[in-house]
Amino acid sequence: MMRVEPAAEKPADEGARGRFERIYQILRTRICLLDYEPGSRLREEDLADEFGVSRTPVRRVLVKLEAEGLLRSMHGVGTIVTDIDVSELAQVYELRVELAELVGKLSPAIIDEALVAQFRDIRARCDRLVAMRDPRLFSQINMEFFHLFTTLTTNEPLREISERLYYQTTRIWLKTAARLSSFDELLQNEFVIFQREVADITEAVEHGDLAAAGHVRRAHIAMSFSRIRRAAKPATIRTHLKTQYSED
Amino acid sequence: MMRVEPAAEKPADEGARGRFERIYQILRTRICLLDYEPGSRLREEDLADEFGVSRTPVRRVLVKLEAEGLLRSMHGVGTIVTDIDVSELAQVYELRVELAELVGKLSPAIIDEALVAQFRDIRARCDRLVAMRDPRLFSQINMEFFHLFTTLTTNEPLREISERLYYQTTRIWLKTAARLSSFDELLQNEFVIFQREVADITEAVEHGDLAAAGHVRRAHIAMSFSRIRRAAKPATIRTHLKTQYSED
DNA sequence: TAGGATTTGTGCGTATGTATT
DNA sequence: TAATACATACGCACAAATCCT
Repeated sequence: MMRVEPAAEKPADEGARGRFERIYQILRTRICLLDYEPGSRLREEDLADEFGVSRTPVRRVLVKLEAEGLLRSMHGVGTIVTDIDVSELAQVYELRVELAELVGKLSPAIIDEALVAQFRDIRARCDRLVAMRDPRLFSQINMEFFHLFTTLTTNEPLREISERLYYQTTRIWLKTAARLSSFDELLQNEFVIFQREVADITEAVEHGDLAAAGHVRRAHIAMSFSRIRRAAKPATIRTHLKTQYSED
Repeated sequence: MMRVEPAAEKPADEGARGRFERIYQILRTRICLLDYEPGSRLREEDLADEFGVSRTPVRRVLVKLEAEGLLRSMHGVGTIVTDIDVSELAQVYELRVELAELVGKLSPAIIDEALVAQFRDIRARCDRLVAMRDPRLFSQINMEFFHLFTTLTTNEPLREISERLYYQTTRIWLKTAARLSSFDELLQNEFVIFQREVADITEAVEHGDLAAAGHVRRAHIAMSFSRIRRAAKPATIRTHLKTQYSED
């Protein structure tokens, strides 16, 4: 179909649907970049003021974000950003791992030079970024790479679902990374690992091997969760790094 | 303190959230049972009158249904029930097939007697139903069986997503079945096949073999789509039933 | 325990966009 | 082409629910 991106840069004229999409994207990005931390409250009126509209269109967006599990509105209380515990996170990752592999198997996209160029571009920027150690900037490229990866399949529902699950988990990754910032070597490790993932997948795409790309991605998502899990455990356990997963 | 239990069955008094869920379920069921046919218009005011509320809470529900792809609201035109063409349907089925298998693999539920009893109950009712040839009633049991099948996994995101995709496609199945009602033997065939699927999966569950249940389900979903596809083709092709799937 | 402050939910009139005559 | 009918989108005032003092 080759649908064009809806709202790239149209701040001047936008219909109701365009405005909805714009506000939705902005809020979702803020949630996932921890501008709104899990547990924090979003006041409808504040948002309405900020975007220069009334509460009504804002509420439309909030309903959608709630349907996606990023928010939870409660009468008389407020609209709070959701947080997810490790067991929920495990389920989402368990599924993301499988979906990543499916991206490499179902309805493969045609790989042209333009697509390969996009991968190479991100790879290059990723290499440059690795020295900066900025979790937020890193998260943005991570997000960008995710979107690029999903274009490897033309199965639209698969892309939608992968996107939804990604946005549910990526902020937890960033949250963990932020806690890790005191352990510079661990954070640096995350960056290097991601850099390698991007490199590996880029090369797989260059060879036209989507299945390989899917397998690489799958492995990295699984390992990423494994590291998050380890980082989330109390320090006493983190000391002896032997695999000791008796609980659960 | 004195916190009241939220809501088990309280049609008399219900909070905002309960009312939202109630209206949402009703509308979704109507869409999937073709009470609202694809392409038909839903007037917000009519719905508001029917449920005894103003348009505002109705619009909340419509936004959610639109996010799930069951509706599409257009400014100045109306809110219409979506229809999906064969290529979109193919993508959804392609994914449903994989997810069905995952239900048998990821986070398996513990199989107790109560669960097995539920499968046996549906199986018995299905056997009784097969002689009635009522597409609508059939669709309801089909839906019920789907929900029961998803309880085989405790992976909540997987259940949610399977459910969403199911509701996107089941009405298309029913639509096709309705067109088939003139071909009694074909419709009867659908019933018998489903009866067999329920029997096979029930037996797999009785043996505690969730993987087998997943594989059976996977195969049936794939074959179901194959039949829908054939039924959707012009009659000239339907005459010679040799597998002739040259296009894509 | 009670009451006020705060926030989301609801109702309804109006604005805006679309299709038809 | 213009006017009219009609649907959704929006804005605002008020009701209901929760929290905190």
